[in-house]
Formats: sequence, structure tokens, C-alpha cells
Amino acid sequence: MNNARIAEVFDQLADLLEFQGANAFRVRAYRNAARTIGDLAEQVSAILADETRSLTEIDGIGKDLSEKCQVLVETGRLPQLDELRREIPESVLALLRIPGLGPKKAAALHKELGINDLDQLKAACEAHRVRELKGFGEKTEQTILAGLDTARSAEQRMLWATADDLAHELREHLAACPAVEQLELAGSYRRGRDTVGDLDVLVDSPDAGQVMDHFARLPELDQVLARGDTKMSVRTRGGCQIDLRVVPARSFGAALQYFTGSKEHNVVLRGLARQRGLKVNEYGVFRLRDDSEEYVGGATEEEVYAALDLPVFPPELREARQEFEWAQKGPLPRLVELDDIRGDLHMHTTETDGKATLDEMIAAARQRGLKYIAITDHSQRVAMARGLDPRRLRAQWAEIDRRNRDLGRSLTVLKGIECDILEKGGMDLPDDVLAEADWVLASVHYGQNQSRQQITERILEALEHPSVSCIAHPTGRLLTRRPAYDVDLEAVFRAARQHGKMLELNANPLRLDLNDVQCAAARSHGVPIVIGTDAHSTEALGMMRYGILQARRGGLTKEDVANTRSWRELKKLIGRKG
DNA sequence: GCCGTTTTCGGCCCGACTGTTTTCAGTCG
Repeated sequence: MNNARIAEVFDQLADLLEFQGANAFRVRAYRNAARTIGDLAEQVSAILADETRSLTEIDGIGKDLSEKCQVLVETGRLPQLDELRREIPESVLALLRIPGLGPKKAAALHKELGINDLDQLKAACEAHRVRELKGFGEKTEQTILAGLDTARSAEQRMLWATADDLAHELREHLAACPAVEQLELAGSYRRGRDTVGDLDVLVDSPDAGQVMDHFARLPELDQVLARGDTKMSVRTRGGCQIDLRVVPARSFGAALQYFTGSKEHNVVLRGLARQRGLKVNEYGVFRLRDDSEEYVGGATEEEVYAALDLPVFPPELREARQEFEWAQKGPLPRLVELDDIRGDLHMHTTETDGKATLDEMIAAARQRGLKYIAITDHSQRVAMARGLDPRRLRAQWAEIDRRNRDLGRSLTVLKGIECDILEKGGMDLPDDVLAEADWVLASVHYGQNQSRQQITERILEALEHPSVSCIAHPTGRLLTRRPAYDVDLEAVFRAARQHGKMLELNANPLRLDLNDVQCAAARSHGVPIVIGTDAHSTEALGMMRYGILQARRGGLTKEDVANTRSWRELKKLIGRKG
């Protein structure tokens, strides 16, 4: 059992214990452990196998959790989790995904009204039975009804990064099957969508049966849902569905194109084909004759697109948004790549809620070949993270000055801050302090339920502030958990352009904020995008690639992304009025 | 459940908001 799966088990355990009203700190211990193990560079199983070492050397893993890890690695199961699952129906946990419903309220609904899933909850709200409960009222009922969609989508889709972990395991497992000639993952995963519903895997093989037998031995497999001659569907223990399709070599490219989608992209493609007397489907491209059809190509995606005089679109662009128009005008824009990135302008340290020290972040940044980084810890308003007041912030900046003297040219560390935009408007730190910074991110963390006008005004005011460089995670969304706050982004784009400010594409896979469409909109307004990891650990600097994927989906090139420039060039961009 | 200790139990980043109450529990970040 790998780290991701162990982390998942601990997270599920935390959910169930929380629902039962267990001690909050005990629940937190499980969640901490899940995060720590999920972020761990080494495999837990490798540490366990090493007699000279112990899991308890990891911060937050004690005797009990260490033993549970051992049981999981050895047996793949945890009796405690199985037990809890018998007691609490899985569908009840979905109640916790409704914004505003925590464990106490969810448990009350389950106990008092016998509610077991979202459908029953919806019915109870509509029958006004929920407002009768102690601690509930009319408003709560409305909040629940409004939050049902959020909870439903959380049930169905997983983060791209989660899908990516599973995809790697799947690829590795299937590649070990001798009957597999070619192997590709398709669907929204390949297009890099921020969330993924299920995984589609395509295999070119002369022996479908052997491939399917091998597929059935996937370690994460829970049950086989269906198996035919060319298609097989399974569900993993994590609740993800994987569809396998086995196709002959001459159809591999056509199938890959077809199953990568999107549906909308394929509709346009088939329309273009028909205009030329061609037919495109998952088996290939065919020329239609009076009474027959002739195979034109389909072994590769190149063959499919070339038959229509089209370039092979990067999968990230295949949404029928602008790609066909671009192709008509000339060569496609060269989309930004991970190697183009030279600096990371959003990260935290142990000074606030990060897990690594300033020196550890610096070492990790050098290792990744970054030319500059901005240390952007939280400001004082974020009390839960021990946000920085002017005194502590200036002390950190003095430290940074010292580091820069030693670092020389290899890496520049910028004196930054992630400064909160206060609920009542205005910045969380005095102007004279902000004026000393190299890089100021402005963020909305509190007051996210305010009206569209209030939130928009707060952000516009921040954009007018002379020291602010960039708005971080401009919409505040958390994928599968919380929708964006209500903000007039058009007004934000215009103001950013007017004042020469930038907008962040936060690369954290839970945020990806701005999203793909909003990135494209920012680009059309001429607003530079900064891709920042918001790293709270050294490993999290690697989240840059998730941001790159979304930027590509937004059609951004190297020129559109500010941190592909040197810090000297980037600095010139800030404050340059549009 | 972890951690650290003044070594075996008490504290665990904490302040604000919301909707429900009429003094506060629950939720959020």
C-alpha cells in the first residue's frame, strides 16, 4: 500500500470519527498524519522495511499511528476503519461536504431525522422538517439547499492531482503486462481539467483477454463492474471508476483522439470531416463512397488530424473554445511549459503556517533550479497561522537580506508578504511597511460571504494600493469544497490592467485559481498572470506543474506568464500602466 | 492521537462570524 492510499485511509477515519463526535484533537491528529504521509518523499513501506528506522521519527506519527501504518502496509486493510464503516453509512458523510454543515449538525440530522444521504436531506429541507430541530432554522435550511450541488459534485469528481497519482500506478501496472503494445490515458485527465470524474485508459494489444486479466490484478482494485470483449470497467478502493478499452493498432490514434474529447471538440471535428466527405469515429478516419467506406488513417492522432488539415491540438486546448479558430489563422500558439518558469512568487515558511524553514525553502528552490523566490508569509489578521505583524515581518526581511548576501547570483530571495485585504476594506499592514517589500500579494481570506459589491470593492481598492503587486487566488474557490466568492472579475481585470498589476494563478491543485477560462479572459485584457505554488512545504514547490496545466488550458504562452521572466524584467512590468 | 514533560496527564495556531438564541454552539479559515 502506497503513501497516498494510507493518507486516504487516515482521512476517511478522521471523517468518520468527527461524525461520531470524537475528540477534535484526535481527529486533527489523523488529518495531520494524512497530510504528512501524503507529502512524504519516501514510501512508508520502505521505512518500515528498514530495521534501523522507525516511523515515529516522523513528526506527528506516534506509536499508535505507526502500528496502524504497519497493519495497512501488511494487510491492505484497517479493522478500525471497517468497523466504523459498518456503523455509519458512507452516504451520510456526504452531508459534511455541504458548506455550513459540520459534524455536529450532520450528526443531528442523521440521528434526529434519520437522514442517510443528500436526497433525503433535500426532501427534509423542502418539507421544512429541518427547521424544527434545535439549533436549526429557516436560514440553515436555505443554506443546506444552496449547498447541495457543491456536495454532489464533491461526491463525483476528484482533483486532477489525485487522478494523476492513480494514473501513474495504473500506467506502471499495465506496462508490466507483456501483451500491451501501446498505452495511453485519455479523457478529461489527459486534457488536464481541474477535476476528473473517471479514468479512461486505452491499450493497443493483440490479446485483449490477457490485458484484462492483468488489469483485474490492479492492487487498488475493489470490484469489476463490467467486462466485455474490448471494454472493461472497474472501481478502485478509493471509489474511482476506471474504464479500459483495448483497440487494434490501426485504431489506436483514433480511439485516443475520440476518448480524449472533449465531446464538444469532437462534435466540431466530425462536422469538419463531413464537409470533406470523411467520417471520423473511434476506429479511424474513413472516406465515404457511394456504397462503401475506405480507411484513411487512425493509427496515430497525427493521422486523424492531418486528414482534416489540422494540427495535433495539445489535449489541454480541446474544449471547442478557440482552438479551431486559431488553427485556421496559422500555427497554434506555443503554450507555456514548466521549463519556462524561472521564479516562484508565493510560498510560506515556519514563521507562519508553512512546514519548512526559510533555509529549507531556499535550498529546495535552488535544487529545483529556480532563479528567484518570494517569501510570502501571512499577515497578522490570519491569527490561526500566527500571521506576521510589522515587527516580525521586518525581522524576517532582515534574515532574507543576510541570506541574499551569501547566495550571490545563484538565487534571489524576495522580501514578500501575503497581506490580507481586511473585511472592512484596506490592507492588514501599514503602508510604510508594505512599501519596503519587493513583492506584495493581496488576498481575501475573511469575509468571503460578503456581497458582490463589497468583495469587488475590497479587491479594487487593493489593486489601487501603490505597494500591491498581485492579487493571490482571486476567486477563493476550493475545488469540490467551496465555490468562488462573488466577485466582478471583469472589473478586476480592467483595474489590474489600469494600475499595472498582476493576477495569480494559484497552482495548488485544490485551488487552481484563476481557472482556465478566467486565465484566458485575463490574457485578453492584457493582464499578466503569475503562477505561484502557495507552497507550505518544500515538496509543494513541485505543484507548479498543476498551475502550468491550467495555464495551458487557458491558452497562455510564455509571454503571458510573468514569472517566466527574470526578476529584473518582471519588476519592470509591475506598475507599468496599461 | 501526539507531544513533552515540572514523566503520565494536559494542552493541542485562535479569533470572528452566523444563525440561533437571549448567552452561545457550530463553523470557518
